[in-house]
Amino acid sequence: MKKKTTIYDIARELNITVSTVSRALSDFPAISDATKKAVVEMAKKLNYSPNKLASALKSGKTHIIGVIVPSVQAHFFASIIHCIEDGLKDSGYRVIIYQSNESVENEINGVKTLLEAQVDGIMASMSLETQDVSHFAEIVKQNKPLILFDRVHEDLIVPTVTLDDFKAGYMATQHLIDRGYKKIAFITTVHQIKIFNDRIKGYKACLTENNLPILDDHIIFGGLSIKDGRFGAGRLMRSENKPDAIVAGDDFTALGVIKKLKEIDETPPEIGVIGFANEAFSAYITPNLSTIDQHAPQIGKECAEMFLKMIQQENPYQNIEHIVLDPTVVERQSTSKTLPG
Amino acid sequence: MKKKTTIYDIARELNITVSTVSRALSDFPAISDATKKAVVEMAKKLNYSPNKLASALKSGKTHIIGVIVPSVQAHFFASIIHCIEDGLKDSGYRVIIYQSNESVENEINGVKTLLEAQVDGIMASMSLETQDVSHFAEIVKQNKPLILFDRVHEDLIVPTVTLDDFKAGYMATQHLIDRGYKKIAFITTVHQIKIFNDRIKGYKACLTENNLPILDDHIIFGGLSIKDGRFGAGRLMRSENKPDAIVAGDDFTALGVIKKLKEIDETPPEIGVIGFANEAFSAYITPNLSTIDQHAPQIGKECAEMFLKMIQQENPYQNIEHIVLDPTVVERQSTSKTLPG
DNA sequence: ATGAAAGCGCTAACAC
DNA sequence: GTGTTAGCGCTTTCAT
Repeated sequence: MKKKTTIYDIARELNITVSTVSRALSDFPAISDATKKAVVEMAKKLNYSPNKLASALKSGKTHIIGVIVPSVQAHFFASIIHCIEDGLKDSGYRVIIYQSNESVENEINGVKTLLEAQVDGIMASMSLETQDVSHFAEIVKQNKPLILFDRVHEDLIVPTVTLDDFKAGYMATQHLIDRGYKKIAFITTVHQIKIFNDRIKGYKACLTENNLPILDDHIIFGGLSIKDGRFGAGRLMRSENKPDAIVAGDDFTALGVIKKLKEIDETPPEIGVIGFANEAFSAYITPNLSTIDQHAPQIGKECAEMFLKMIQQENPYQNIEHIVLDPTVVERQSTSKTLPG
Repeated sequence: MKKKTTIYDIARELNITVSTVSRALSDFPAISDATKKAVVEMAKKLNYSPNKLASALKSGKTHIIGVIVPSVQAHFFASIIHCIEDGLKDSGYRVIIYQSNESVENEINGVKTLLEAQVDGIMASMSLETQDVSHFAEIVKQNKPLILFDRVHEDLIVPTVTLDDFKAGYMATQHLIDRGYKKIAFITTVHQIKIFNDRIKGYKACLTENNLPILDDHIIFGGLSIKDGRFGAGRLMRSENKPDAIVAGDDFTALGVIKKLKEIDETPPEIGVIGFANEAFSAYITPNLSTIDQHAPQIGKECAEMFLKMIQQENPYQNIEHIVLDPTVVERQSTSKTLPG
């Protein structure tokens, strides 16, 4: 194992000291151009690559920020990450990604790993399982920037970037009503997550405001996945109060709903279906899926900006902001009852 | 900014030395149980979190391995990553992900970042743009394990995990022939990437073996994306030698092809369409897409195992293996000409 | 069973 | 414009 070149090797070759090398490499004004040039050339010649570990240990800054998401496979999160990277790269920050796969245990592990790796800050969207948030509280205790996005938790007093989920639930429901549907069901997760609760509240508020009844057996608490969508749709269509439209907790669930409906010959838009998140596939399935767009790119952008603000303050938490974005309805075939199919 | 507890704080509180603390924390046999217990308790009390940077600097091992992929949004890569994590976690290795977004520049940056972060090894699948591989050669020069998967490059003498892409191209073509298609076109990337070249070779070999002509204007060199698929399909269907089936470079491209075909009322399986990769959406579009499954989980598993082998050897490259997996045809509606639609 | 001390590679305050 | 030196937090060899 040939060992790596360090600034000591460069210094030795050039008969100067490491401090000069260090300064030359970081383009110090006080270093002569000749020395700089010599150092840079020698560095290239010796194939020098800086050991960021050492400099981070010394300076206390890794310039790495960790992002914890349930899964990168959802286009929504992948897109947010991309925009975080984008918003941060000019400031020299790199992003590393940690997936919780919707498990608290993984999430706890993620926080631990990132903290031990001395990241300069963490951005996270919580797993569906997460109830206790003490692992996240630890980040705040260390006075490191923590920003929560989308799936946030009220116990944590930290900056957040979210969608107005009450409005999202309301809009999805109102859209169905506008399209002529009257018996609207809702499939959501059993987990007590703020954003999902807010959506239900929006759904209920919208029904009430339109003088439609809120029926307990029109609200299915289960999981969010293709499988859960199929299951929920099956249960709803077999019930006494058969709905004529379904709001699904996310686009994956909506996809399951559609598959089930097609199997039992109630192909949308006969039964209206709308999802949340505007996943990549939603425009391509048949019938293509109406959905609530959650503006992932903007969420990412806001997170990046917020982080930059936080590290500039002496105390990152001296000025806690909560950014709330507005959702948008994306209308497609699956809710086009009153339109030509 | 309250500063973090270190092993010095623990040592001071307990009136012992840092070496004892360090040993106690890493469960040295020579340390008395009483001391261990005291140390662990004090660590918890002081909210101690180890600084991996420092230990990595000292030990030269970060226990982090970097994975560079074109994009995590492709289910294929996301799935591989997941299986790499899985295969490595018992050995205490963590994975960090870097996306090249199909750009060499990002890829070069990724290698640099990961190397500077002192990762213990790198696994990569190259961007479509990559021709020159000197940035990867640098990893080998540092004698760090590098494993290439799927999109590999012949100039790099490193272990690889790939699919038999010749066979994949052959199988896709043969499948179409078996289903009664005779004029089979092929859409692929302009970039000179081994796996794509191999697929074309397989396609040509299969045509020849079935006594079918190889037509130049049946092979479209462009990009791989929904848009490119639409474009390629349009061009093929307008040509003199209108094909009756299309092999698309990946499932995204195949999706574009299908969309275009539907628009011009040549809905598959009238024109057969097959893709590569078995993306998550492929089963859900209409008609659902036949594709070549590339066994992502197994690729990930093999990468993890190979890495573990490499680091156990004094020289990681003393025994270079090339693992080649067999593809599988996943038959769905888009190629079901001779079957009930 | 535990302590003393050197050193991983780098930065930066302080000299000259 | 450049050298000297201490130290970031940890591991580890050599003592005791």
